[in-house]
Amino acid sequence: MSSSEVETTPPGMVSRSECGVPFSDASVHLRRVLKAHMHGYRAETILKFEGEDSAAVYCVQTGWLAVSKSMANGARQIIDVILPGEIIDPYSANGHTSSVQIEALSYTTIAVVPRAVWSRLEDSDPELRHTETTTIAASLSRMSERMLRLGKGTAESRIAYAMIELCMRLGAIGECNNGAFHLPLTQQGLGDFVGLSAVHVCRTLRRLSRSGIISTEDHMDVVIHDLDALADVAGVDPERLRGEIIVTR
Amino acid sequence: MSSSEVETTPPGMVSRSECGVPFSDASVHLRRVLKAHMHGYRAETILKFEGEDSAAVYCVQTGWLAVSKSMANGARQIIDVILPGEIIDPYSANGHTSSVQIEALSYTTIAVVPRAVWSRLEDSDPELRHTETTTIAASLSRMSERMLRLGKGTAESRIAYAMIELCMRLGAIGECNNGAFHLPLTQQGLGDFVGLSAVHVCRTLRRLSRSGIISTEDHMDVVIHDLDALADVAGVDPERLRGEIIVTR
DNA sequence: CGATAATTTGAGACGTTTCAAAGCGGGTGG
DNA sequence: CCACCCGCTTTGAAACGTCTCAAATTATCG
Repeated sequence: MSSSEVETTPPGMVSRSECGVPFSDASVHLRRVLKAHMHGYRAETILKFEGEDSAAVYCVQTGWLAVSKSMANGARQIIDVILPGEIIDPYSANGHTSSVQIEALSYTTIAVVPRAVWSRLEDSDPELRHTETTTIAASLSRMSERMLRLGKGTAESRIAYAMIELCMRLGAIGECNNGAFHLPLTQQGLGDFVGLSAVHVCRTLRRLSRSGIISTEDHMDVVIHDLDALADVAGVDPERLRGEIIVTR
Repeated sequence: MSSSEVETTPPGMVSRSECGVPFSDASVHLRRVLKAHMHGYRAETILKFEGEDSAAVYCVQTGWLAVSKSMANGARQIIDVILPGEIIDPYSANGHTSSVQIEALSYTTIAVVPRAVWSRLEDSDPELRHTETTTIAASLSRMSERMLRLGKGTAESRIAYAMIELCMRLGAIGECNNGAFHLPLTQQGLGDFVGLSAVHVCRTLRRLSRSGIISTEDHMDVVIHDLDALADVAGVDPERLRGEIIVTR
């Protein structure tokens, strides 16, 4: 995290709130702490390796993060994707090593807050603790949905579900207009997310496209044309899903 | 959860500590609260349905729980398995509905503590909060390992990993002797856990058996004969894995 | 505009599922 | 106590979905 680290947020790059979405109503103190730990990272920067020690909480302000793991042969599975306004604290049972890799999928600005500082913040601000536990609950719910489809779903249902999940999460932060949104992922990357080869992602996307349910252009600009049909393919009830994976404030 | 609920813990059924493993050093007050909410459930009892409201924390004292989700066609995926000494609080982003089903895989005794009571306990006992967050971290780590194999692993690596994970977790509570342990799952159930059909679980188990790595008898009495070979098939480093998924106290 | 990466499509290989039937085992009722 | 039954395991054979390999096409970036 040295050479690719950028010191300051580029001028002009501003998200909807100065400190990220879930912190829009945050205390002055919290805002100040977040601002003091803000960093910018280029796409493809690896912030944390599998097995590495971890002692900081990542509060994403802008950009996408991928949480992933890899097999010995190099095959990568994206365990989760972290969007602006979300928090991730990568540690495991022993309390200090990360069992996952964390990397930037796009240019990203993140408050990297040392865990000691963070827990003091939480002690003084019960709201913040509630925000974090809710964020974790949302993450667990969407991971469960994806696990279900990894284990029992078809290629179509995996992709359909991923599109719905991302569309909903992006919608909550104003980054999805009428079912249109941008994915900073190649088809290979999307395959790593849904457990398919890049080639099969392509075929599946085209099939959904031909049936008029979604369309894609230029490096993953997605438009969902028929949410009901897509939800049907995915096997979800959109409104129930929204309650389970979207944090409202 | 009415007809199959059993009112009292059967006499003579005692785990290694009166209140479950992680609570062996718990305060008198905590022990009393847990005891007051203890219930027994027969195998196959469904404690919570997908989408149902949930307002209690489950502290497992004895027996196994499955956390699962199902597709419209009835196919079930076991998202996680909860063992004695572990805690689960099934809620999602909206704070009150469970996105998963919770069921007993064997006769189980559980303290079902209302969330209001639980959070008061946590406020008065920082140790307890730490125990819960660590439990969640461990759960996330093992879910990540399984997701990786669901997405990118072979049938052999999925089963091998599951055996290692369960062996380690059972070892931590003294329920695995020299690599020998009992799984309260049929091959169908194991298939639901690792994302394979029952038939292919059978074939894979026999292949591992024939190569002398593990053996199985009578409804899932498993013995791991060669942990290194099994870890190799699973693609894990046992000691690193232990640190990531086993909570030590 | 050339070089390089990403997408698209085809064809065949591979691993897993499904369907089917036979064996085993434990529990129940006659 | 035996016979029967039901659920679980085992095995085979064929179908299916996804992956791999390969080549053509299209975008992207310097």
